[in-house]
Amino acid sequence: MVVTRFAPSPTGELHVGGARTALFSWAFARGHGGRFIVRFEDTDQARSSTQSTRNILRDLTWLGIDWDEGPIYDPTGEKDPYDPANQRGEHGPYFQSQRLDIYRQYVQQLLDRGLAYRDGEAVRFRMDRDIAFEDQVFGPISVAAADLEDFVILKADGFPTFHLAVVVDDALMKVTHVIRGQEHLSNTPKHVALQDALGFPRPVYAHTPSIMNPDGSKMSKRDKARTARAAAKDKTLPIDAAPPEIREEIADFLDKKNDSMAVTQWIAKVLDLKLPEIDVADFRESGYLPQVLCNYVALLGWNPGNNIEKFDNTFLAQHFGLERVGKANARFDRDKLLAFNADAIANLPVEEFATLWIEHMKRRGGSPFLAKFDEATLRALAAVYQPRSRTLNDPEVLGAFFVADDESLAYDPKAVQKVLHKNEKAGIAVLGELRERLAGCEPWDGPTIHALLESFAKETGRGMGDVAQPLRVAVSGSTVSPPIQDTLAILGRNATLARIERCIRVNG
RNA sequence: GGCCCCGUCGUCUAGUGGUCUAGGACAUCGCCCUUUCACGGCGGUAACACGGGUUCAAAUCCCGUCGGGGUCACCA
Repeated sequence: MVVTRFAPSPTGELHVGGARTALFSWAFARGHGGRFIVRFEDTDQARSSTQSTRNILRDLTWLGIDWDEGPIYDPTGEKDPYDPANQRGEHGPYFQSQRLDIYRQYVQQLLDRGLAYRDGEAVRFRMDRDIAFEDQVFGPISVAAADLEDFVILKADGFPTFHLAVVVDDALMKVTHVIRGQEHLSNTPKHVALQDALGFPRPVYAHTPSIMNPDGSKMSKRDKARTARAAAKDKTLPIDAAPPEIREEIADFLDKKNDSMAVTQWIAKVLDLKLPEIDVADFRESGYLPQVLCNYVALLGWNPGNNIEKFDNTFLAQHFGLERVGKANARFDRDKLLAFNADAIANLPVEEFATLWIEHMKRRGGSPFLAKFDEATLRALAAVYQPRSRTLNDPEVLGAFFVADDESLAYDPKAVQKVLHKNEKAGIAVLGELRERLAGCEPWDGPTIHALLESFAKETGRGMGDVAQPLRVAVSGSTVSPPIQDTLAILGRNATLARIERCIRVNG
C-alpha cells in the first residue's frame, strides 16, 4: 500500500512550491489507491503558529487536495486543530510538538547504543559511514563520510530536530514514498543514516526541483518585501499615518533590516502597489481558479507526455508518475498561468462563472458592484465579461465605468478627439440624434437596442462603428466596452440618457 | 569556498543513438474576422550552453569548460 504525506512547518502561508509538492504527493497516493497524510512539523516553537496551520489546511482544501489522515480543516476556525478530537487517523497525533515522548524514546535508544552522544543539553547523532541511496528523480546519490558531520537530533529545549522527527514519523506512519522539495536532497543522507540506525525501512525518495522567479532567483516570500522596498525607494511614505504597531518597524524595513509582512502590505496599500503572488492565498486573491493553479504548477517539472497540457486533478492522479518528473529548476511564468486561467474561465458555464465572481467579490470584502447592482444585473455583467476576463478580478477592473458616477465620469482625451470631435463633431451629432430614439426604446434590452441602432445606422447612411463608438465614449469614457447594446442594457435607460446628456454638454 | 545536483526556442517542455530540415504550449510578430475590446482562425520569428571525444550515425553516451541551483544551523 502506497502512503505519502505532506509535512509543512506551520510558519507561514502555503507557498506555490509547497502546493506543488503537496499536489504531487496527493496525486501519487490517489493514483495508486494509497493513503495521503498531512502532518505538521512544528518543532520550531518560536515560529510555528495555529493561524498558519489553519491557513495551510484552508489552502490545501481550496486546491482540491484532500487527506486521509491529519488535522481536520474547520472552515469556521472554531475548532482547534491541535485538539486530538479534531484530528483523523490511526497514527496521530499529527503535530510533532505532540509527539515529544515518542522521539525521546528513540533518542534514548540511540544514546544507549552509543550511536548518539550528549553535547551540552542537546544530543548529536554520529555520522561515520559513507551513505548512498537512490532518488527516483535524481538517480543514485552518494556522499562520503568525510563530507558529513554529526548533527543534532534533540535540541536543548527538548524538541527533536526536523531530521529525527521526520524519520521517526515517516516510519511510524508507514510512509512509503517521500516526495519533497530539492532543498531536502542534501539532508537525505542524514535521514537514511538514521533509518539504518533505528532499523526503519527506507522510503522511496523523490525530490522535486525548485520553482524560480522569471529572473532565475528563488521564488520566495521575501520577493514581496523586496518589491515593496523597491517601490518605496524614492517616494515619501506617510509614516505618521501608518498603524502604530508597525510604525517603528518601517525604518528598519526600508533599511533591509527586516522583511515585515505587515509593513510590506501597508506600503503596497498606500502606494497602490501590486505585490507578486507567491503564496497560494495570493493567487486566490488575484482571481485565479484553484484547478488552474494546480494544473499550471503541476506542469512545472512534470508533464504527461503526448503534448497534453490542460488537465484537472483527477487526470493528474491517474497519470502522475515519478519517472516523468524533470530535474531542472523551472521558472514561474505568470503569462502562461494567466492564459490558462483565461481559458478555464471562458470554458465555465455562465452561471458558474457568475457565481464564482460574486463569491469572489464577497470574500474580498465587498465591491462597488455588489453595492450598486442587483443579482440579475450582476449575472448579466458576468455573462458579458466572462469572455474578456483572465481572472476573477478582471470584471471589476474592465467594467469600472459601470459603477462610476453618471456626473463625474472621466473622458479619455484621445477618445474624445478621435470619436467625438473629428469631422466637425460628427460623433456629438450622432449622440444628439440618438438621444430621442433611445428615450423611446421599448423594451430596454440588448436585442431591441441593437435593432434600434442598426436601423438608425442604415437610415442615416452610417456604419455601425460611426454610431457605436460615440455611444461608447459617452457611457464609458473610452473606446473600449463590451458590445454596445449589452453595455447600454446593463447600464439602464436612465444612466445611459444621463451620460449622453452630460457628454454632449461637456464635450459638445 | 567544500560537497551535491542541473543545463533543448524569451519561458514551460517533448525528445532515452538514426523517424529531428528538433514537436507542443505561453509570450512575440504578421494577416483575417469585427461596432471597440476580448475571443477565434491562419501564418511567421525563435533552441539542442561551449569545446573535445566515442560511433557508420549524438540533442541523446563520455570528459572538460562555462553558467545556474541546493546545502554546509540546537530552521525546516
